[in-house]
This record gives sequence, C-alpha cells and structure tokens, in this order.
Amino acid sequence: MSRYDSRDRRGTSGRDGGSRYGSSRDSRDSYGGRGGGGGFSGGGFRGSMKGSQPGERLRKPKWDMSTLQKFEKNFYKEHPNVASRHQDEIRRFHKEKQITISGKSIPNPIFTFDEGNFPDYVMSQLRRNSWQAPTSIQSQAWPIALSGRNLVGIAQTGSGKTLGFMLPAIVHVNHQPYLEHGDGPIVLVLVPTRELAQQVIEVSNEFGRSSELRSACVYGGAPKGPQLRDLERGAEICIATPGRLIDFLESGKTNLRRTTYLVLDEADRMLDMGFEPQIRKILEQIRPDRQTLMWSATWPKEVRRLAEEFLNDYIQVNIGALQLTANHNILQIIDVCMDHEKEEKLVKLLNEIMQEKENKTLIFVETKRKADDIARRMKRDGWPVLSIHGDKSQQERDWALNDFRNGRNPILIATDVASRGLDVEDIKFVINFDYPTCSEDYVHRIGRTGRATNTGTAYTFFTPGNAKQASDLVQVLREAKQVISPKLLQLEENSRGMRGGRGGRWQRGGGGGSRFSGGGGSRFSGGNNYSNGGYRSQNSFSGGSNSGSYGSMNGHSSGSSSMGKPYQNGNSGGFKPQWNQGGVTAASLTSIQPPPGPPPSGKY
DNA sequence: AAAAAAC
Repeated sequence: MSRYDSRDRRGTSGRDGGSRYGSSRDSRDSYGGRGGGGGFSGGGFRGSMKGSQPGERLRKPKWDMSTLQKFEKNFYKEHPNVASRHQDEIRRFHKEKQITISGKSIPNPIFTFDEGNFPDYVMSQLRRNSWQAPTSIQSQAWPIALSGRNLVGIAQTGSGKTLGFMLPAIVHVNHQPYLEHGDGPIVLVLVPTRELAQQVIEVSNEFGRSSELRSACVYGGAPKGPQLRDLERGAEICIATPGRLIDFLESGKTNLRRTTYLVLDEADRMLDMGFEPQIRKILEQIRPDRQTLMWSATWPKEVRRLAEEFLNDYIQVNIGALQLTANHNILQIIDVCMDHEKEEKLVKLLNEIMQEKENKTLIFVETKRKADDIARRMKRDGWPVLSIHGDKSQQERDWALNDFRNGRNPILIATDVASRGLDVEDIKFVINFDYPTCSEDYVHRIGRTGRATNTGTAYTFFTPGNAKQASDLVQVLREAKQVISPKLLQLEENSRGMRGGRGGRWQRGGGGGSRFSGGGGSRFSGGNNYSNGGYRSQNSFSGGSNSGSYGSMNGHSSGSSSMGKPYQNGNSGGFKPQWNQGGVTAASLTSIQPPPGPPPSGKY
C-alpha cells in the first residue's frame, strides 16, 4: 500500500469547516516549510493567489513565496490591529499561565479545541468530555506536536499532559501506512512506573477507539501472554516501562522499526531511577529522524543532556513558574512535631477525616517496610486501609489501587511509587506521614489531591530531622500563600546554610531570548498559525516536506549537540538497531503530509 | 538512605 492510499484511511481529514480548497484532502495541501518557509495560508490571502475557477478541476497552484510574504507584510502594515491584537493575546496568555518557550519557529498556541484543527475522529471524542478549553500544556503542545516538531515539556503531571501528547500521537498514526504483519508500534510511550503505564493506556484507548487504533501496554510484574497477544495482533500504540520492553525487543517479540513517534514521560524520574542505560538501548532501536516528545517536571543537567542528545531541534515549553510551586487548589497544613508523636496524630487526623462525606486519603511514608507496618497495624485496628509499594506483586498493587480508585477502600498507604503522575479522582486528603527526601517529591505527592479544578487538603508531619528541607518547604508555602507555622520558620532559621546543593535544581534553562512565540521578526518566519478569526490558517499543521531525512543525519550528529555515538553502529550490546530503512520515508514521520500529486523527489 | 524497574 502506498503512503498516499493510507492517508485517507478512516476519514482522516482535518477539520474541514468551510474549506477554501474544496475537498478535505486538498485542505491538507501543504506549502509551509517545516520551520522554514512561510506557513501562512489564511483565507484572507486567497484573493491574491490564482485559484481555480468554479467547476474547474483543482490544480495545484504555483507558490511564489517571496510575493506571498511581501503581501503578508503589507497586509499587516495596512491592518496593524490584526497582528498586534493576536500577538498581545498570546503574550498575555503566556504571562498569565507562566509559560516560557524557546526554540525555532514556534507555532502559536491554540485557545479552543476547535482551533486545534483535529480530525473528526478526535473531535468527536473530545466533545464527549465536558472540557471547556485546552489546558495550558495542550494549548502550546498540540500545535507543536501536530506540526511534527520535537518537544521538551517541563510541566507537572495532572495538567492534561497525557492528552497533550496522545492526541497528536493518534493523528500521527492515522497518517501512517497500516501496520503489516510483524510490525511493531508506531507510537511508543515510555513511562517510569507500571501504574502510570496503565493510566496512559486508558487515555490512548479512549481516544484511539474512534479511528480503530489498538494499544498495548507492556510492563513487568504481569504475565507476558496478554501483552504479547496485544502486540502480535498489531498495536499502533505501545505504552511501556523500559524493562519489559527490552525483554520483548531482545527476544524478538516486537520491534521498533515502524516507530516514528516517541514519548518519554517523566524523564527526570526515569533518570533518577537509573533508567538511562535502558532508555539508550531502546532509543537506539528507533530511527533517529523520529518525532520525539520528552516530558519532565524539572530541568536538571541530566535531563538537559538527554534532550540535547536525543532531540534534534526541539522546542522547549516550560509550564508554570520557574520556581518550585505547588498546586494552589490545595490547602497545605504543616504539623511540626516529633517522630514518636506521628502515629497518635495520624489516628486523630483520620478520625476527623472519616467523619467527612468525601474522605479518600492517600498517606505517604518513607519506606516500603513502614508502609507495610503501618498498614498492618491500622488494619488490625479496623481501618479500611491498603498499602502499595514496589515490593508488592503487581496484582496486589492493582487491587490496592483499584479499591482505592473506586472508593471501596478510602485509605491508601504508599511509598513514592504513588507520588507522581498517579491520577485518582477525588482524593481529598494527602497525609505526609514522613516528609519526603526532597521537596520536589513533596509537591508531587500533595499534587495527588486537588486535581483538575478540585480542591484538597495536604497534612504534613514535619520533624526536626527534616530541618534541611524547611527552607524549600517554606518557599513553596509562601508561594501558595499558605499560613506558615512559627515552628516551621524556627526550624528554617536554625537550619540556615544547612541545605546543600539546592542551587540549579529549579533553574529551568533554555528560556533565553525569544520567550514568546510570535515575537518580533519571527512572525512570518514559518509554522506560525494565526488563530485570529478568518486569518487563521486552515493548514497550520500541514507543513512542507520534513527536512529530517536520513541525509540530514550527518548534519545532526556533527552539530553542536552531539548524538553521542553515531546511530549507524550505535548498538551498545544485546541487540542491534534495526529501524526500518526501507518503506517509511522521512516525510511520513510527522503528521505532516506532503501535497497530493506526484511525489516531490525520487526518494519517495 | 529511599523509592522506582525484567526474567
């Protein structure tokens, strides 16, 4: 099957309201360069182009880019309000949402789902939910991802991030040829924990169904059989934790030859967990001109290095303030006390909480052993409590989490396995029985409550032994305008100078020069889509041919950001890279489609 | 010093 046949599978046309170009297929006609030539194609300029006459067959116009750009420039000179109004809107948006962004030719954000230009099979699913507007991550990430660019997103979980990479992934898959027998996934999502994998596949199932995509979830601790069946049946989307995936790759049960869209979720966490060798091993299996989206809550050196090495020409989006911040929907209460007081205080607290109608409570402790101990003692005393940590069998973890989710068991005691990304609805209380080893984890833990627009309460037992963290914690509390107990301030005072090595952790780099996407001279430089009424391009996401062919690989690796070892022989052992050098062309890597008609070069 | 992850 040729690539061109595949494009129209399942009615994959973009949103086609009032297409100026006739058929939906034509609406995907592309004449904006990916990060290169002008991406401007608004209807307002239709008049300047020699279009086809009614009744005549639609011919591909000859684009004279310099004339077009001149026209656009003049247009904005003559209609200054059009441009400035929109740019102001974007600046205001970025400022309000505390978004900073850097990179070349950054597409403008979108502010409504309609502007996302998603195909019908995605829109119909979106409409089923009662969401009002995209989250800030989605606003910025969708246009970037849909235009085929690489993306580094610095953002906390629980802000719509999963959908932020999943919808473009689904669109991407729908622009690829069908899987053939023996093909591995087209989209690969790597996540640090099994629970997260299960969560992500929920989303991919929900939104992939309408275009008949199949997803597979690959992680350890569970029988291989069903996972293999899902893969062998043909899964366009694969969500995986690294270990089991490598197992399957090494044993040849699946491959990544067809993978062209890669997501690294919670990259900082994965590095923390020592997944780097595994990540490398997996990435070597994927063709280097793939589209890659990397997500991380922080931007430390290690993550930066990973991004430089594996993401060519990426756009970086920082969502949220540049300092460590907690969700403001959460009431944070810090109880400075001694270690031996904790248990009594916990019981007292839970007694109060259980009076509430909504009482779902997540309790964090320091160690797996402690999680077990406390859970056992509480269970003995009749509390509806379960525990979850990494030494439990996956089955037990699943049970515990399920019973917690559906409310059968309102109290869950957990280690940090549950601190990040876990999305359980209506958790009303988080209790930090032990303060975590770093305040970053604190923010993640309490973030399990107050999700979306809900509110929640976080109680934290803070002992003199945690004094090193006091200053970070105070900073978080101050930022969130919380009441700060004098005892905590006293501890902070005493520990002045104790906190070591904090510098830089929250310095999110990359902000640099052009923070705002449409700023200054870049307005016409390509890829930008104007969401302003009629001037919005229909084709904002149909860029030109992807420049990232294999030919450009050399430029890639010889550039300032070294690729480490060259991909050509980059097999560090185990199994050899074997991305598909044949069938899939670089242009089909992105969701961008080349114009219909004769292929632009012999390569196709 | 802990947590997470493949068999």
